[in-house]
Amino acid sequence: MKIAEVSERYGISLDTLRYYERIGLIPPVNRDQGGIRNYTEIDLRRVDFIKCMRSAGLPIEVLIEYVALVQQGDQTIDARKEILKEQRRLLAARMEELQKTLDLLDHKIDVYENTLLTREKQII
Amino acid sequence: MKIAEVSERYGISLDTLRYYERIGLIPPVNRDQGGIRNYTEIDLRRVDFIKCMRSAGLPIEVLIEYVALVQQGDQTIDARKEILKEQRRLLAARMEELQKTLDLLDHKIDVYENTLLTREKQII
DNA sequence: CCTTGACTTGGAGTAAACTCCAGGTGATAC
DNA sequence: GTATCACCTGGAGTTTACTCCAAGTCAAGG
Repeated sequence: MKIAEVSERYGISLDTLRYYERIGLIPPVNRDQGGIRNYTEIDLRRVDFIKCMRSAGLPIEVLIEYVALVQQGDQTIDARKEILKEQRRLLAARMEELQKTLDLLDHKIDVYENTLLTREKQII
Repeated sequence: MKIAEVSERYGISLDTLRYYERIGLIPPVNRDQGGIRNYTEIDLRRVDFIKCMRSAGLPIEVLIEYVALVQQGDQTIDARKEILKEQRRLLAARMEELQKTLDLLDHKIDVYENTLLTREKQII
């Protein structure tokens, strides 16, 4: 699959896909005769994984390290697992933060709704 | 309260507190005779609100707009409420994304754990 | 009186993650 | 056979949100 279709499918710009490969976030994609990238199923799964991790804000640097370890084979499994566990921990913490903010937003919206109600009552 | 204590209490750097004020994210804080900022209870509540919103990633630009509307008084309540509702919606969507990533991380960690188990069995 | 320390300002610098651009190639359409 | 189009590269530019810096002011301590 060519880069344009990958970009389309995952909603990632051409530039970003090439950038990810350039910095080692995605291992080099094989090329056809003319040097054009030809994404395999495996490449697509890698793109999807990175997209998911990035969408949650995992830092590129951490993901590069993880991807590099994957390339090095089975003896890095422990290290990889530790990276994932640490990121999982950070992510859970961030979700708690977001939940607090969501609660505060809900509270504030509620206050505004009641303000409006009060105004309406005054009008009627 | 002086800026250093505010910084300490909320874990926001001096530079950031002054920056927030400079860009209108926090309304101007009153100064004592020598031009030194003296944060009131209200200022502190504003700092806390901004800290909470920023911790969830609400863009500074949106918050500046919101704060500006608050300064303009009650006729902007509808507009403010709409901003909060929109940001609430975006935040809830982002939390769903994070949940997906969390699930994927849990799944991957689980796979790694099982890999280790398998290896241990082979050893024993 | 002078030093120290916390504060002030405007402006420049930085980090992360893209995003854009100029110049080039190679296959297909007319 | 030439124009178009999608692709390529290396490198520069952009955005967001800070973060740092130099130069200056002011109050308190020795």
